[in-house]
Amino acid sequence: MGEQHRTRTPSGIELAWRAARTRGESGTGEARSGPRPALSLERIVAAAIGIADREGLAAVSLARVAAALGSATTSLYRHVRAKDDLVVLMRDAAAAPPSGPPPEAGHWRAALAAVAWQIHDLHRRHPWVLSVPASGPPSTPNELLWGERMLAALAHTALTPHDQLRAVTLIYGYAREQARLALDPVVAGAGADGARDYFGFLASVMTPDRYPRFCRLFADEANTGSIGHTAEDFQFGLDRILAGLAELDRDG
Amino acid sequence: MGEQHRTRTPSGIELAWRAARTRGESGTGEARSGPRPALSLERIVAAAIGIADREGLAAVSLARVAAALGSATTSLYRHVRAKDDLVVLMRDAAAAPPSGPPPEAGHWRAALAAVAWQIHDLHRRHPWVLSVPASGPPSTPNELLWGERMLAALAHTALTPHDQLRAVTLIYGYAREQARLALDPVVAGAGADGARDYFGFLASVMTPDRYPRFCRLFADEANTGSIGHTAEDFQFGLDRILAGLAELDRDG
DNA sequence: TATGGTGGCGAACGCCATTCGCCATTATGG
DNA sequence: CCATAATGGCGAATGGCGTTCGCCACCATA
Repeated sequence: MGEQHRTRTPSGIELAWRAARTRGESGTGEARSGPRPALSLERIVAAAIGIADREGLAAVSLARVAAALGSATTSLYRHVRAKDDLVVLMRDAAAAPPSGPPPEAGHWRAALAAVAWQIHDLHRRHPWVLSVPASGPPSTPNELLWGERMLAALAHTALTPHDQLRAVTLIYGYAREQARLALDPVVAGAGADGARDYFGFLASVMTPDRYPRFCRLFADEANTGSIGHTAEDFQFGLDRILAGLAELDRDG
Repeated sequence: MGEQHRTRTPSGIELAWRAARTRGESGTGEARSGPRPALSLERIVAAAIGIADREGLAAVSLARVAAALGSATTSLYRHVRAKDDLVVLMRDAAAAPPSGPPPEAGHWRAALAAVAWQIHDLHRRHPWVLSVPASGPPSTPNELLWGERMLAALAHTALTPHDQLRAVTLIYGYAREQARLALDPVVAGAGADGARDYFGFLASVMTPDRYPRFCRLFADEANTGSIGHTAEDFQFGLDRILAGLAELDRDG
């Protein structure tokens, strides 16, 4: 006792890294006293993710998670210091480990695009990740694995190491933000006709005096139909970013 | 009674547009019966933003807002259907109306960059906006004012109307996401040395077997120091995006 | 067999968003 | 000038939440 914590890093992130380290040594754990644990971090996180996938992050309460596991609410606090810790663990687990080995093959541009798409798909599979309030840069083991892959691709460019880091956050952020846009096109439920309602509502409420360009755009039906939730929409921004990086690669 | 709402748009956004329309006709309101209102939407939203600016979005409870206004908690429900409505109103108010008239002057690229910086600064002034859980594309009057300005700049390019829309969301999302990265460099409080702690912690926990590129990068002190919260970091991604758009402008 | 750390849990606390019904206030129509 | 009806503020109450505390059963170790 009496020893102060050296780092002031939020405990959830530390927990995630400790769990990732423990995951490697499968059965090598030393025998611990006390009753055989009925709960485990993995089981808790898995249950929480199950609820979040089905009903959204708002539905994830410690009571709900405990109920899903058949234990008491307060038992969770033996494995997690606070709910925020659990959310960080959930984020990390949702940033699933990429299935195969690093793609490596192909041009750096294609490799980056592939990773961007994977990150994008990941957020579409677990949309609640985007509901986690402001969480800063990627910090958990699995999140940084994506960064590592992008760095591998960027090593084939002339970008400085510093710029490589910036490119990583640029692409990661783009994939994330674009998934967020696709998430809730104002109308909560439906997908395709959700966008219809979105544009319909906006067109009905934007006046030409204040929003002349928007109104002119919406006058043409062809422009009202998608707002960032089609594959082409995602590819558009991705191509712009990659083109910008390519220019930097050429001109130094 | 009995009439169904035609649009399923979340009421908070509708409220924001109605309030924006009412804001124009200052004293023209028809006389309404009932006691003279002590509260108003503007006062409520202003009080809520004050709390959020000072203590973060988590500190904004209806009780706190009511206390700041000297009224009872339940009185707020006369002006707002639910807390979510209030949050949308707050978002819109925080997306402050740009001070002067549209810049208009200069190259389209410079104009876009100026708007991007303004959006970025806005989110740094009201960081809690980034804590609002997944809110979809810009939808409120003030948010779309920024889009309108960007469209004005993009009108000087050869981009198709559809691509102009995509470029708007691309830049808006970038400014937003970059502000989010700068928000919480893992360590909650400090700014400059917060990044130090961030890199220090990561370097202490990433192993060369799984994160070889990161480890090699962090071996050079020059690369550990900023992660997206300096002006140069923001400009980097912005320049990549604008270069990508310029290429599209040239090559069609 | 004693020991001491461990994990599950019941009870309780304070905060939250939200609903309901009561009441004072006020413009309007007669 | 009065009756009406709509309006806005508020007290009381409800159910859910995260979190703390203390008790107790468990079990490897000495």
